[in-house]
Amino acid sequence: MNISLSEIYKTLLDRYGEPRWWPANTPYEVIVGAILTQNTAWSNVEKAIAGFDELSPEFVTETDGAELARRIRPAGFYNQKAEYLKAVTAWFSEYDFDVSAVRRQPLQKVRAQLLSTKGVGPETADSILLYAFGFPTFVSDAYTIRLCSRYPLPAGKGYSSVKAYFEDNLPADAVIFNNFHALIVINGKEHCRSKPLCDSCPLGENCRRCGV
DNA sequence: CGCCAGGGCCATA
DNA sequence: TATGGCCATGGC
Repeated sequence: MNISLSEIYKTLLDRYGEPRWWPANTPYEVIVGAILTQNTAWSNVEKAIAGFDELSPEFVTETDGAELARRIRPAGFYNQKAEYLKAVTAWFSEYDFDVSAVRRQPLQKVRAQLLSTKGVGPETADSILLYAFGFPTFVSDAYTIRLCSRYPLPAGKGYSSVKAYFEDNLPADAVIFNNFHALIVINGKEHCRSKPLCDSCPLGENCRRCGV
């Protein structure tokens, strides 16, 4: 049977409530988390972030690259990610680390700037845009693509087509994009590949994965 | 022990 | 444009 994105969204909202998501205390911590979580379990990102007395753009700017790599070691790929943190922080410095200054810019302009930053690909860029700055851009990721293939939803294959599918079938609302992607991740953690079957699927009979 | 995690870069064809 | 190797840790 077919199911609309709105129905999935309502079902997830009903099950988990409004996440008001991204596990970070400040917009800059969202940026750091978006880099550190690349192909990495969030539990490792938490360990890395806990290694900072103060996680500020000033600290990352002033800290030596090798020292930075040592601090983020639990997140893995630490040499690359230290370089990436330097690069994205250098981008943010062009706005004097002023969140509202970034928000005054056009979404596509900021997105292009982020995509030209070393270490920032489509998912990281959209995560930063949406969760650090509140731009109405949808974040596609491994959980989102997995969800689409389970139903299946006609969302295409690549990152941009899946992103476009959600944006074309939902209101262009940053709050909805925030909650929906968050719910997909939260739900996905209960349906990840290592746990293909579940006792009580939040999506009920519509979940192909559970085969209910 | 091997597989996996909220990717992205780069070389190659 | 489309693969494939590479990056690295910690949990299970």
